Amino acid sequence: MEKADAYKRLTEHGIRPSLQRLAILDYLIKHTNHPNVDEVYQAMCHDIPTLSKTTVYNTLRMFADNHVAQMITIDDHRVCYDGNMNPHVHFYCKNCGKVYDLFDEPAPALKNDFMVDGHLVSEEQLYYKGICKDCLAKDKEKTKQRYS
Amino acid sequence: MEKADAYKRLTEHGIRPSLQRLAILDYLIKHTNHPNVDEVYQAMCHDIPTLSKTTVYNTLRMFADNHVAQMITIDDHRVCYDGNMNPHVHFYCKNCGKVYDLFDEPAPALKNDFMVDGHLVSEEQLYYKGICKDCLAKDKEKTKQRYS
DNA sequence: ATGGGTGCAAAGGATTTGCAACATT
DNA sequence: AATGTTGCAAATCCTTTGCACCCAT
Repeated sequence: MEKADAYKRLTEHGIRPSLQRLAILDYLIKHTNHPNVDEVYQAMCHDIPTLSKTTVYNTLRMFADNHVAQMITIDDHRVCYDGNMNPHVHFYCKNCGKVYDLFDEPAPALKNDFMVDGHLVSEEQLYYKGICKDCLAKDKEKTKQRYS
Repeated sequence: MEKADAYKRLTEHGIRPSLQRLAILDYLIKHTNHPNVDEVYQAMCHDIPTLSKTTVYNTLRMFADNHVAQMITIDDHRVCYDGNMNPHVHFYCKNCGKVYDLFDEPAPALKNDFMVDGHLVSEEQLYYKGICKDCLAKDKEKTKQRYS
């Protein structure tokens, strides 16, 4: 069924499933490559010609606020999003900027909010940084480079 | 001894200890409140009147690249820095934006680079998000509010 | 004199905001 | 009608870049 998951997730979180919201969340669920705002916009503006980037910005932020999607802020230049809400680790390549999922690594699994030092914790994220598989392979072809 | 730690850390990482670099790293080591670029600049421009924000930007980024300081990208609006290189967890308050250190939480302790799924991992970070102690207290005084 | 370091001004670019048009109940 | 949603254009503001000057070796 088309966009059933997205529809369900929106309504379960008390968010009205407008055309745009449904399409954006559906895209996020079906594309696990951690797209940023522009990538989501570019991919969808063909199907929804009236779509504005503002709506994508606002919608994705709203999704993150309502735990419908994850906002990923590893890259200091741009924010990206992840529709997979199951606990998993992210790997960020300092060379090409891609974000990978690491499902086999021990990830923080937050069931309920909890207290630490008097603070109320409602989200946890663990990420690794380094040089990804592809970039390592490309570098072997060329001469040696140095990484910080 | 003044700025001895900063001096040692710079030279050990092969970075020339210029006046600005020494002062910025010394500030970072002595101020553990995770300042952003502007806060570092504002705090130091009195002592070093010629200091430019560009230098602060470039220097802090260079510190992060060389593992002399940590770049923290939890807040999607601005990057901040941490001079404490010992493993510890960060807590980010979604209400006031402050970043706290959590030393008693189990933190990823990276000794050496390692491989995961073919990727070379050289950094790890774990952080929590929620509402901090202070903001919780302030809210109790007022009427109830909702948090995502 | 030579290379690295600094700083100013300008450019770049991601993200947000104000507000009017629109849809939906 | 009333309320929530969308989208355009403009504004904001963090960050980087180009380039000239300066300092130290």
